[in-house]
Amino acid sequence: MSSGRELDKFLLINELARRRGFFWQSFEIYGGVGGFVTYGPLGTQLKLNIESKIRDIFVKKLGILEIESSIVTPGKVFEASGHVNNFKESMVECADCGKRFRADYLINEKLGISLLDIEKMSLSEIKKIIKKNKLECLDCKANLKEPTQFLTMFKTTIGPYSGATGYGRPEAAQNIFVEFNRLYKMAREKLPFGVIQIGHALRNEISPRQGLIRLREFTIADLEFFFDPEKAESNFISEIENEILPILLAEKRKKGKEETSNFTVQEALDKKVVCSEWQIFFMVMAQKLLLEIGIPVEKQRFIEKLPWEKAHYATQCFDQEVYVDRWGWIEVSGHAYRTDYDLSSHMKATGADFRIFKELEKPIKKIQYFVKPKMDLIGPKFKEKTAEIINTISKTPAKDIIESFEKKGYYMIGDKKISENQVEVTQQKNIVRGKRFIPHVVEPSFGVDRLFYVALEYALKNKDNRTILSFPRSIAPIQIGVFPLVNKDGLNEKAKEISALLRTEDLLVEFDDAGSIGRRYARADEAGVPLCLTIDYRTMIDDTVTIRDRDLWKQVRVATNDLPRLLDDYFKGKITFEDFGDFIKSK
RNA sequence: GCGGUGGUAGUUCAGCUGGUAGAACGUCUCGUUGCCAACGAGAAGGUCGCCGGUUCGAGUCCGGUCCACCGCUCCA
Repeated sequence: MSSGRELDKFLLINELARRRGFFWQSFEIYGGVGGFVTYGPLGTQLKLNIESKIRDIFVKKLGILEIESSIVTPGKVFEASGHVNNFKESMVECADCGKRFRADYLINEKLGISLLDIEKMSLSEIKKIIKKNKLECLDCKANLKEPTQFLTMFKTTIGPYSGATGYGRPEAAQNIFVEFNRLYKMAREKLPFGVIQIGHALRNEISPRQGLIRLREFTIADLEFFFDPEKAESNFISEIENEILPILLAEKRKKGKEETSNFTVQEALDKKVVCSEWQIFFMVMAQKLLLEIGIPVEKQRFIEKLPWEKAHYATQCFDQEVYVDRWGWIEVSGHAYRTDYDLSSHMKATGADFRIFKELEKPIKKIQYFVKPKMDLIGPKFKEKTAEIINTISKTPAKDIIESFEKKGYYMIGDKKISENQVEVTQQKNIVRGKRFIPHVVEPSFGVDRLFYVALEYALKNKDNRTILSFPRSIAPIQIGVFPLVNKDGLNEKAKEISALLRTEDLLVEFDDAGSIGRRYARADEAGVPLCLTIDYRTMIDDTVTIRDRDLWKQVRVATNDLPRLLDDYFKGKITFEDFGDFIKSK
């Protein structure tokens, strides 16, 4: 091609998506705004189907609880969660050439301070460092302006009197954490349990590019799975222990290597490649989800995040990536071990108690000691110091004081000596039945728009110069096309009748009588319709129709009466096209 | 935010040195049509991204602005 760049799949998909109504950039009549997308009729249905795959795997099969909550969130929530501090970048601008740099990269490169340490610095500390070391523009060596910060959360005020700050949520997870106590009750106060939320999130990206891959408003599916860190075993491990996960390890990445290693679940756990059983369980589920929307396993991988790449809340973090034509590997889901970071943060900020009471298997009998000052002796002796001394005694563990008595015969508070006879030591037998702890969390988090994009890209096929979207049948936005072979002799009416019949069977049906039959097949292929029924003259005689398969371009003949049952089985994945009957011989 | 390229019909694009918009495909109507983008006749669709300037006259020249793509940057 003379112009240089060939048509890649990204371009093909965007063109097809606009033309056929999968998605397009929003607000086009106002010139368009980057980072916002409108899903058309076909796209909306496809996205719904992908979301129901997520619900299928997590909500229906695993009993994860689903909630739906608000996007606008009081500022305090994201202050407590650490997002207000972490969802921002310090930038410096050259006073001369206007070029912008990330302050942390600049300091790291020039002074060798680690990115992790820089992240902890405040804006004023960064300012000081730049001044002190006289850092200058990497390009033209001119002076730098004062560093500024970008907050990548959308900020607003709640209510008309500009009182309270609100943020558009940059993730759906916090809605789950703040409702923990109620949700725990709904899980019948048993660990482990999980909660999922699928909904919009907002991130005010500096430069949203790459179509559906980076949006300012997007759909996220956050699943928070709560478990007891002392009882972190997953009861599903035996079912998945031989599943294989391709993982690109952080140590390889540090050396600049790109090779993934295949681990069975068991190996990954044994070698501590993945620290949490639940985390690896959800990684396997994520791999399965992607497979079901049409991404082959060999086009998927997990990469371990490097320390400075990890979110502020995560200890161990993997990204699930899919290989795409234009950019290579892109992230479609994140798998973070968030520990008790979020629940603890909200406890500290609000005083709510998110601890869970755990009964011990065997109650522990404990003897508890109490040291009670004899006021009639201590008061007269220490006079104005008395208050301080009895205060100290009540705060000091009784055990320490008693030990001191045993060893030395007295206990020192400052320069005051307390002797055993100035206090009364009592003991009480207690039975400890349990303890309180904060659950740990692993979080799989899916970018639904990215799943949508990769599903489209992997469905995209070309056959005889025709574009085909070869969706797995369970996510196809239209399930069946119904066509009259010709528009006369009552075939059209019969076809409409059959469409109506199939619609009552809960199938997504499209009737089409425009143009030639071949054109209609082509149109259906491009919309990813798996099966097309054609009503012909024989239908009028023996009430049978032909069914044509999108990928094989083969046909079978089936009695109209059998359609509901066969199609139901087909779309539930119980039978394949071959099970419909013998192929009609092509002329 | 910076640099490069671009923005014309639903889609992909053409439009030379300024003279009030074209093609292909798609869509719709009628006819035709017995299974993989057939054919014939006809029709609808664009204030050429937006704002301003130069000019008798601007899709075309100039300035600004918005948006997209590529490269930096960003992507917690």
